[in-house]
Amino acid sequence: MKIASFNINGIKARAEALPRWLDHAHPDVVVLQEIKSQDEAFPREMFEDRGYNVETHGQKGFNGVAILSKFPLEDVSRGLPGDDGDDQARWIEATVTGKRAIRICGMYLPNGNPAPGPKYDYKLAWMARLERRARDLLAAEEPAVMLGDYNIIPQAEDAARPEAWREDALFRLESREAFRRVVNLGFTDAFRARHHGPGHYTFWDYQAGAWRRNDGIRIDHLLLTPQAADLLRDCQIDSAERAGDKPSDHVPIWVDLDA
DNA sequence: ATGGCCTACGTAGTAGGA
Repeated sequence: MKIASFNINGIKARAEALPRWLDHAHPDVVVLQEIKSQDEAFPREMFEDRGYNVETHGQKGFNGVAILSKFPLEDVSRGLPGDDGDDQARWIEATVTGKRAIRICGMYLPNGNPAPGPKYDYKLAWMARLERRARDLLAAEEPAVMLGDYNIIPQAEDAARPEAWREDALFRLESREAFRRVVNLGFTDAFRARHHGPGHYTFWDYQAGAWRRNDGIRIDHLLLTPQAADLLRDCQIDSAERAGDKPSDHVPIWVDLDA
C-alpha cells in the first residue's frame, strides 16, 4: 500500500500538476495539505474519476486538508482533539484496509512565524495536542501513520543552509524539541529509516531560485507506529515534481507498506 | 549577474505562507 503526503499549495492552482502526479505515481492513499478550499468547492470528481474516495476538511481561503484513497475511508474524523475553540482546518483521520487496517492521520502543522509571538504559541500548543493524540495512537498498538506538512526541520542536515533557519519557527530549539518528544514516544521517521545524510528536501521556496540552487528543507514527514514500521518496504521523496509546470513549493513524499 | 515568489480573495491590494 503506497501512502503519500503532498502539500499542494491550493487545489485550484494544482488542477494540472496534481492529476499528472497521481497518474504517474499511482498512490493508493494521499493526504493533501493547503487545499485552500471549502468542502463544497473541492473538485471531488477529478479524483473520483480516477478511482479515489475523497474526504475533505476545508475552510475558506487557506489551510485545509483532505484524504484520497482507492480503499474505502472508514471512521473519518476531522480536527485535532484538545481545543474546541480551534477552527483552523489542519487535521483529518480515517482508516483504510488493504491486507491490514491502517489508521491514516493527515496534518498541516502550523507554521508558527513570526517567533516568538502568538502564532508561535499556537504552533507549540498545537504540537502539545499532537503529542496527546500520538500517545493514544501508540496505546492502540495498531498500524498507524501520522503524515503531512509538519513545518519542522528536525536536524541541521535537513536544511541546505541551517544557519539561515536558526531563529525560524521551523527550526527553533523549542520546535525541534516538541517534534522529538513525539518521535521519541516510539515512532519511526520513515524517511530516516531508509535514507541517511544531508541533501534530502521536500520544500524549496519559490523565491531566489531556491530550487535551482537546491536550497531546500525537509519538513514533510511520515511517522509510523511500531506496528506500521514493521510493514515498511520503502520511502521516497518525489523531488522531480518540483521541476514540473506550475509546481507546488512542496513535493510528494510516500511510503510503501506491506499492507 | 549576489538575482528575488505564489495563492486566495476579488477585482486592488492584503494576508499568509516558509
